[in-house]
Amino acid sequence: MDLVRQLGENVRRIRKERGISQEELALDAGMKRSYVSDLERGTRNPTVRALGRLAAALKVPPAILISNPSE
Amino acid sequence: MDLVRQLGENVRRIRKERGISQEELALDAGMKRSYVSDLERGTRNPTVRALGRLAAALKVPPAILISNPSE
DNA sequence: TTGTGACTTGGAGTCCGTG
DNA sequence: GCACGGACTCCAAGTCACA
Repeated sequence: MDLVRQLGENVRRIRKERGISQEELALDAGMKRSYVSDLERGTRNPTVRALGRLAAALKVPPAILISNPSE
Repeated sequence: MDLVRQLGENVRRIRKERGISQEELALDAGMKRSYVSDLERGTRNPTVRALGRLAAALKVPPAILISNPSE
């Protein structure tokens, strides 16, 4: 499983847990909604700074987003 | 402390622990030595794929590289 | 052995839209 | 509310020479 897809799955899972839409997450992270959509589907390879903004918006440590949740 | 600098510090620390040069690390990660130098100094904002190659070369989980080691 | 400036190319990230 | 696309802009990727 590649890191980009891992990230996408984690973002989607945590976002759902928060009960917010892609649009709200995008707003909090200072990104475009279409970009968040791409990230969740694993079709984009973001920078670590983008990863950091995403983690902050989801209120989790950045490392969580590229970890395997089943561990 | 921003994530990019955190990453740089972690890479340098772990590389030193391995007792290898930037050149050797660069070779293992499929990068140029000057790029590794930039990363360690926190002057580059790499993508998560680059982060993944780095983690593999250092033989650590990717999440480690953007974690705070003092935790 | 490492830091750094300069450079080209490719892709990150934006902005417009569609069903 | 989300997937997906086209056309952009600009920064990261990737490389080199030199200190």
